[in-house]
Amino acid sequence: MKIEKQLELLTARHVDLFSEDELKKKLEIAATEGRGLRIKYGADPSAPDIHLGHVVGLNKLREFQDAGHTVVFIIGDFTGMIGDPSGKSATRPALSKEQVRVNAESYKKQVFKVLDPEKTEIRFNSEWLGEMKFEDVIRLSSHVTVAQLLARDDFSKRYADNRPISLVEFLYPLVQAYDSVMVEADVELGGTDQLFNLLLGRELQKIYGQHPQCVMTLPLIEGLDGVQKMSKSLNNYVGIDETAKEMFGKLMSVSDELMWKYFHYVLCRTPDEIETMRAGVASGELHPRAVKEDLARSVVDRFVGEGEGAKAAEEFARIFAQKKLPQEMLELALSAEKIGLIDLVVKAGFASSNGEARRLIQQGGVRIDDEQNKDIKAEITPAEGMILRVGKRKFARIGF
RNA sequence: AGUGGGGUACCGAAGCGGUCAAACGGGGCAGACUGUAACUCUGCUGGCUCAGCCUUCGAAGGUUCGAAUCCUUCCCCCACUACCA
Repeated sequence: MKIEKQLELLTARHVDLFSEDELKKKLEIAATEGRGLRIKYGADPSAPDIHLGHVVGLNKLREFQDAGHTVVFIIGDFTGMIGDPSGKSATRPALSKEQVRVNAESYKKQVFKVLDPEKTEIRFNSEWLGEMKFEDVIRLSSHVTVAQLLARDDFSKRYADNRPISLVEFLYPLVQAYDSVMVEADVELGGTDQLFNLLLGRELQKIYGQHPQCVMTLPLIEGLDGVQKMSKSLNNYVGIDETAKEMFGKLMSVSDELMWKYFHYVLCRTPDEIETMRAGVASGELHPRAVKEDLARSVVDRFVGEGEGAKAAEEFARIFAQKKLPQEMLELALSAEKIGLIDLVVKAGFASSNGEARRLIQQGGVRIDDEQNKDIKAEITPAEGMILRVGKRKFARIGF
């Protein structure tokens, strides 16, 4: 692929890039030497749930791979002990070797839905960090000043507000930067929140006599609520390992405005394509619902499997537009004896306590065979094929 | 080590002797509405054998007819000062 063309492709959708000239130079050198660049990407080991927010970065990595470069995917099993210094909890318990291995397998399975395994090098940073002696840590620390670290927004704010910053958190960017040295990264990719850490990698590489890596950041996309960044802890994410049904439903609940972002960053639709759709919606030619369905369907097709999107769309229409029953639902085995409605709801796992079940019933959220039942004292005589529904989304078919 | 501030339900945060299962906000759940699991509106949001009872406000004791609220001891967090290096 021609350099110009590559550059155009590779720089799409980025936020920061240090710098385009450097990247160009690196591409040229790599081309003349007949090798690919090493693209570093770090991942947190404790949350092996890849979601659409990660996909933004993974898409970019894939583009690098398609242009002939190698992705070095680092699982931060060692840094995981420190905890991400994003202001929340400081240290976490170290993961056991076994746990790391399990997580890594789960990572691979998910990540390779986007990345090309042939061009991916998976590394654990405990490989080199676990070997370090305290002496080495001191030497490493000597390269960076407190003032440099305080330049990081998050740190300086917390310092100014008298909020604690653990020393170990200071070490985090340093360690991440050291990873770049160890894998000899040519380019490092990350979310915009990683900018500081990525740039520190450049500094450290220089100190260690390497060519500094290019740094590219990609946006953090908002989660389902449309406000906060997509993240597991906020539970506003769409995981790429979820069922078609869940994925589809979640995407359909995204606001009309946010869906364009998902088209762009998750599905890599070009600004032109998106502009066309937007215009269609604006003129009334296209129904926003149809556009969103296209989004949901495409995402499901991509991560669950070709054709799954259409199925999920059908199912969704059945349940929410036509108010019919889903094709598959939980089977609840009971005996033929009478059972209290409250017990039934709890037994199906739709309420975690009798109190909650009682509330659901009183609020009209419980239906038997599509008939609302608000009587908390009701006794039900189970019948084969009887349908229990709680809320909009929970269904169970009773059997024996 | 000293001084000061603080530990309340999923989270943030009020309450500072009874009317406290504990205001308010966020989150979650349900209902109505909807193209939508969006928005908005309404309600609910400790447990139970549910018009009653039981367990909760860092922990343990105590004062009191009665404690989240007062006292004692202890544990933990934070800031500042000192000390050590």
